[in-house]
Amino acid sequence: MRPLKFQIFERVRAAGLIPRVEVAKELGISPASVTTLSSELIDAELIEEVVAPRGKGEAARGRPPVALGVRASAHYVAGLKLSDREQTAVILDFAGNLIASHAITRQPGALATEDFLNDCERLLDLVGAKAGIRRQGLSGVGIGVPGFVESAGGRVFWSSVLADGDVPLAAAAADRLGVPVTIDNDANLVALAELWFGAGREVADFAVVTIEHGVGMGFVLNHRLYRGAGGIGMELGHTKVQLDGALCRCGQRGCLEAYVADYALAREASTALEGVEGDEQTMVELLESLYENAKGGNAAARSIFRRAGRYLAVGLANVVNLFDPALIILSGERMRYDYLYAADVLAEMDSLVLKAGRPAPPIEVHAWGDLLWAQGAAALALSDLTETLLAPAREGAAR
Amino acid sequence: MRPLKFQIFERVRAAGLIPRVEVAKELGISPASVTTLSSELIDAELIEEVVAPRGKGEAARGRPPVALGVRASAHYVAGLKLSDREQTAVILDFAGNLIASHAITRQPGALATEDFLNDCERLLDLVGAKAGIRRQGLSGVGIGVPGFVESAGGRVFWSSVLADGDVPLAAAAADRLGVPVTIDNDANLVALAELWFGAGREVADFAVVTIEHGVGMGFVLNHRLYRGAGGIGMELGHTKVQLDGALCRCGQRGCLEAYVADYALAREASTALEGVEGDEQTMVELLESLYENAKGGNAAARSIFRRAGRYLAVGLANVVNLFDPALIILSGERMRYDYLYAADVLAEMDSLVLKAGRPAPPIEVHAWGDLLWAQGAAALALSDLTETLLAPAREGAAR
DNA sequence: CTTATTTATTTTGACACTCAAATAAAAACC
DNA sequence: GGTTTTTATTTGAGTGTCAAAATAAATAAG
Repeated sequence: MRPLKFQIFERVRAAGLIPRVEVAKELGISPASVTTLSSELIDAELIEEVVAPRGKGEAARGRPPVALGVRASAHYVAGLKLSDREQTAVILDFAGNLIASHAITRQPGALATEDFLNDCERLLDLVGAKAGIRRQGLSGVGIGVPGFVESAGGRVFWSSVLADGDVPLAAAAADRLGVPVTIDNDANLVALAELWFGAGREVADFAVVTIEHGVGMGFVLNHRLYRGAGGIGMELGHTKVQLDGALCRCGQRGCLEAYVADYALAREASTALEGVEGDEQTMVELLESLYENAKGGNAAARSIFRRAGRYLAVGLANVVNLFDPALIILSGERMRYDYLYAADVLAEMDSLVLKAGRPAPPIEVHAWGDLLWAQGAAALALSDLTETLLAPAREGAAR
Repeated sequence: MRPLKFQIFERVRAAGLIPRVEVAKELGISPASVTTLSSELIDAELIEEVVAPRGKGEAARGRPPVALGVRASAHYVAGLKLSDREQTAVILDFAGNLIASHAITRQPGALATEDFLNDCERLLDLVGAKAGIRRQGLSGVGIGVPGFVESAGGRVFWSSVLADGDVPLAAAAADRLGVPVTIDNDANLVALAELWFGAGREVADFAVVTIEHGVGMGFVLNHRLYRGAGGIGMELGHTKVQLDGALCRCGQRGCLEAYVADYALAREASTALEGVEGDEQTMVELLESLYENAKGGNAAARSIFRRAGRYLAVGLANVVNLFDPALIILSGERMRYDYLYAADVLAEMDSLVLKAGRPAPPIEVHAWGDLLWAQGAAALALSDLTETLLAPAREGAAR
């Protein structure tokens, strides 16, 4: 089991402000332990007592509780989300409050590692300037990229934003930025963000499915991010939903991604919209036009979304049949196209989920955009930071 | 983390005979702790010291180690595997040694709960007679059935061998047999058997896929059986491999099971063998004949196996893409039909697995039959028993 | 045969974690 | 002011674990 000190800290952060009694009750431990350990945390300047004047309505007898809260100014971390078209950065304080954010757009395409690091540096300095925090003032940086990332080892095996393969990105970035760096797959970041700031406070097991340039999944298992046995994420986007199906970026056929991701929609869009519009430019505009046409009743355009939705239903149903999460969250830029989660798609998914007593899990759509993703990256850094701060001692025998 | 005492016990059982030093080394703990805790285990008569005369070749200086071993006669447990056509039972001692086994065949079909319990009772008495152990001498019984089973709650939501739905089988069987009973899905049992007696000693994360009357999967995650967030197993057999595909027992379309399970093969077999043979009787004979014909070159028969193999490849590839286990084990009666794991099926699976640095996991076929499954059931009882024996005290705050 | 060496196990003392029970503190109620 | 109620802290004890020292049991060397 996680050390109690750690659990108390996490509880305090998750709650925001919470008196000791509550912590003891929620964790099922004795108040004595909470006192002891929280005073250590206070000594370490990680949390603090917050005197909240008791409101009128809640007048009560007895000694009033004194709330604990994370000492927000104890540390600051940054989160960077580098994607194909947008680069977003945030700075959070130790309590998870958003201090500053910054986003810039860029030309799509893979970058050499050096250029990528340059972008990180520039982005970090820009958002740092907004927050009034220099690099030395940061305790950690989290970086999220799409693709295959081994977070524990800090390596990127492949990413659409990196021209090189098998890059030790965490080490390289830490070297360049002069700050500890943790990296992860972008879908995992959203899951982490939901775990820290969103649905995860209520639910122990849930899946976050992201649909952008690719399809990814982050999975939270028992309040923890699960990265699969191999340490790389769970590649939902490349699970096969059709034998000998559509061609995927990865070179294989029948991947879920090849039906649902934006490039999959776009390549059919040009066929469907032939003659309808003149000259298309970017993929985003093409998709926008496809969406408008579908809303307007264009049968071919509709069928594109319809097919994508059906295969998405298959992919999600398989996740449910295997894991049975309590909740599925859909996230990503493409969630603007509500055809992907229209009522009939959800109904189809429901009809593909095996009924064994329980109903299918609810599906929520969180179209919160890149800011949330960057916050997830910052959460990654925070998570890493607290791990370091609270586990100074021995490397016990783990199993 | 699991209490050290527990870990030491498991280590001793996994190893068979192992000196204290080895235990300390493998668990990464101090020899002092091993001495203290193992002497407690010895006092509790769960393990014992075994004096093994040192062999000639391994002559060495220093005090010779004294091995620890599980006290085999400390307890006896039974495992029952009740399936559609066969009912198998084993009795194991506390060290996991097979003491006796017994199998009977029966007419396929679902049973009323009462009749099912009668069968269990009869089977248990038969195997008990062989072993010379009466029911009072048993410390636990594990029962495995196909279908949807919630092991923790002891309930069967649906099973092909039970006519009733949502049966509190563990309680009912414990009541009838007068012995503590644990139940589980049969695929989980095989995974447990592999975990205890087979591949699991080497590998931390692996999947066991069973193909019989249905398709099931048991998944071992970090040396522990994982039953999904909801506590029911992972329903690989009902993951969808084809939109609007073949009809499955469960009423849905496109389930893996509907292409790979025996009934799926059988229903196409009658078409393929039309005119080839006269009157078919049982499904087993039909499949046997189909297999012979395929070997003999019958194109239609071959295509049946070929299609099943291809969809199996899809199902397995999806498991790999999501979990990335270190090993996949195929088990079950139908493994006799080697078309299901012919070279081209494995190659096809490999081609469907996303390449991200690592190669696809190896696939092993363990066609060990029902005996192993029953041993898995006994392992379930053993697992439950040791849990009870070693955790007499507090119900700590778990998280 | 005696002693040195090597390896395995046990003993000892200490530290860290956690809790139950007793005590202190702060407020409302009478 | 005294009592009640609720929250927080202190105290003392129990448990789990380990490092270091001591002990045990064997072989090798002289």
